[in-house]
Amino acid sequence: MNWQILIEQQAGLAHIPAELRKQADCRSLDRSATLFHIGDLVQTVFSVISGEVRLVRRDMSGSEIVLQRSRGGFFAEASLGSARYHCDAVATEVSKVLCFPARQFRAALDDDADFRDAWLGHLAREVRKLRAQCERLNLRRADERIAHFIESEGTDGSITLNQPRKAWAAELGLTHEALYRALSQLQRNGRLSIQGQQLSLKKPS
Amino acid sequence: MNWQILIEQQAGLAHIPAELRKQADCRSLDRSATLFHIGDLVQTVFSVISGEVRLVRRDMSGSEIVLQRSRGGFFAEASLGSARYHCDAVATEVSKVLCFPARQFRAALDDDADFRDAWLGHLAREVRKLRAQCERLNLRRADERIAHFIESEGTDGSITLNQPRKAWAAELGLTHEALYRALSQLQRNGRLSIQGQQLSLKKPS
DNA sequence: GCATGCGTATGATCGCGATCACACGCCCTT
DNA sequence: AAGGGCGTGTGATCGCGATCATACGCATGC
Repeated sequence: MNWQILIEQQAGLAHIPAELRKQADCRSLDRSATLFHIGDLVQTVFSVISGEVRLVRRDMSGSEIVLQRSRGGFFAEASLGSARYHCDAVATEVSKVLCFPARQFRAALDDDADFRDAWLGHLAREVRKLRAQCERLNLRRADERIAHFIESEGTDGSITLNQPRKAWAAELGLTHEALYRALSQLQRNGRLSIQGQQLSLKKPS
Repeated sequence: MNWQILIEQQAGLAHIPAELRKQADCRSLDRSATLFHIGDLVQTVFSVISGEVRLVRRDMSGSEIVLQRSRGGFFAEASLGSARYHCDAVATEVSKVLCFPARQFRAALDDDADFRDAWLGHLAREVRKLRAQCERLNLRRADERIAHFIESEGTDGSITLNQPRKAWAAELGLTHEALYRALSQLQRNGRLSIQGQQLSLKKPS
């Protein structure tokens, strides 16, 4: 297990204490493999390294309810608080998942103050980010969501995208077509300047 | 300060240790009063008792970017991790806010293991809930959002609403008109039964 | 060389939800 | 009793984004 490389991919793993690292296990999942089932005992904490894993439930008509999609980072963290899972976890593509034994994870949180602070910070940042995303998704128009994203995730009205536009569109709750159109219209109106992955909102002159 | 009543209103306050309770201060806010400004030192942890408080930033064109709306519960928790605020907090109506000194709050988290567990649980549940809400808001159709809400927040395809429909519509990212129409169509199709505040999804026969 | 897949990008059409308008019942205050 | 405010509904219209279609550039693989 090369933690150097893992930490480069995911900064959040940096604070995992050495003790706990030794207990970690990296599992490979095939497409549509199941990580855990509803009702299973919570014995593991997961972090998605690559691919995509979803938390899903089936509703009365048999269709899928997606509770969470993860393409990287800790996953189903909330389950640490409960004894059994309330949903299934399924990989939607070939994926790699880091697995920590839940007992030792909890113990490390109790014993290691640094790790605990890092974990509290992780959860708090996650909450902040998700709250902002919910506010963003409640905006109706595409250009409003774009402006909100740049203002809340960037600095001083500028941001450098770290993902393809298509993925960004999905994060904004838009189709890629709607995103492209809104971007070019914002450019035409002079409200936005685009240089590659660098987007900057402009003051209305 | 009557903690009995406060805890009834907000279960999350139950785990606050006695020591910290003594330090709490309840502040009343007028409409559009400011709780803190961008750049202020983080010296307080807030919980909204009544009314509504928003975290906002102003963008380049001067319009408001809402990062979070809170109508109850802890507020700007993520700021505990940083030294200064990155946004303003403004009351949108007459409100009451519980204020804890941040130093003592942090100290209590370090010293009191029960409080810490409760706080970790609180953050984790919040993350779970927000992730589900983001997934829900990414659904396009009103009936899909309704079904997703009932399945993810209720039990066995049933839920009892604890808020008026209008507020529910806002939480679903819909206008109340769209919600009413979707509800009556789901009823007509036999996919949903409604008795007052009790909603139940039905198996397609 | 060619085929395949994917991100990027733009045009045309359609459908759903937003918006505007209106009505009713209920609670509260005066 | 009168009036206002608010939640609850329903009807009509409109606009924006979804959807379908198409095209191009650029990788990768055979």
